[in-house]
Amino acid sequence: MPPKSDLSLLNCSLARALSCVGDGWTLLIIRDAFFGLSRFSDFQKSSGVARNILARRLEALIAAGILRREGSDTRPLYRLTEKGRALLPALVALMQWGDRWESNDCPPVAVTDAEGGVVAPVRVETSAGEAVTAETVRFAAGPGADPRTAAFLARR
Amino acid sequence: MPPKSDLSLLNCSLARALSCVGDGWTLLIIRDAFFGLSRFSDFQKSSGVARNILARRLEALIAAGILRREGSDTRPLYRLTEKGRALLPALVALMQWGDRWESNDCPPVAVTDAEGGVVAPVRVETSAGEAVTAETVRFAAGPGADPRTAAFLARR
DNA sequence: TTGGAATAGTTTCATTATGCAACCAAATCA
DNA sequence: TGATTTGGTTGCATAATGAAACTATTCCAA
Repeated sequence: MPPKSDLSLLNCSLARALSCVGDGWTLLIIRDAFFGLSRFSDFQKSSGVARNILARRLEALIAAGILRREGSDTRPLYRLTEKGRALLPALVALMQWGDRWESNDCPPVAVTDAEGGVVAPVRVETSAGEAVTAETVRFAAGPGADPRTAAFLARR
Repeated sequence: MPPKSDLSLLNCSLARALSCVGDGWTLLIIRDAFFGLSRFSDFQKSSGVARNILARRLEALIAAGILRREGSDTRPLYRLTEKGRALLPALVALMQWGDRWESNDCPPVAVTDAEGGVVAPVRVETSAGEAVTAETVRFAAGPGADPRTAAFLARR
């Protein structure tokens, strides 16, 4: 990853998102938190990340407001905040892409709702419910665009 | 990022997905490809990534089948393959998360379809159309689960 | 109450990746 | 023909990572 300051200064939500979770281990830790893990050693065993790296990632995730430290100070629980839970669509979309393109359509993990109803492929659609594909998607300057971003997107 | 070999060996589609795109710059390059950029120097200017790093990332993305090299050998175009285009839902989901949680709900980039219809927030739903949230989502062993993964998921 | 194991880290150090700048070669422009 | 643009590569200093050893509490059990 680039130095965090650079990326988060770029006027792009994706860059800002990646400055929080754009690291190989971070999304795996968040996935484990969705799986229900909450202890340091469980995260460590599940993902195999080195302990010192895990400590730093947890610290960064707490600083970013994605995890919250709960319980005893010496043996804390790490739990997803609302901001962390809001990553579910991105996480599931990435898992599905991995299922389809890197696991031969043979998912190691099945995602369902509480009743066991299997999730459908995550899609992009308009508020009118029309599917948006790579062929039809368009990007334009949004309300938060700075002049440079606006100029760049207008040129396309 | 962890060494690519480790992550891609983990029996997890997310880990495998991240071994392709789980690097700070890679998704930005893919975003730029969705924006329509296709030249080395355009990617470089847009994201600000160092030229040597960009060269390596492009090579890795081609090796992963996400980009394809087209046109002249000395001045190639880099274009998304079908596999690359399939990343749209994950990309949009991450952008929307960044919009909501890191850009004060003021998106620098607006995503629309070809007619300008604004995209809705990407959601996870069952094939029956029921919304799946962080509170209701469940993870179970899938058809591709190895014994270790299955045991882990069963314990939860 | 004392010894052992588990938890949650921190520290150290070798290896690897990154970022910058300079350099190079082919193609294009003037 | 000479200058500029494009698409890289190379070398080097700096930063991040990974493995292993170490520390400090806490928990458990005899």
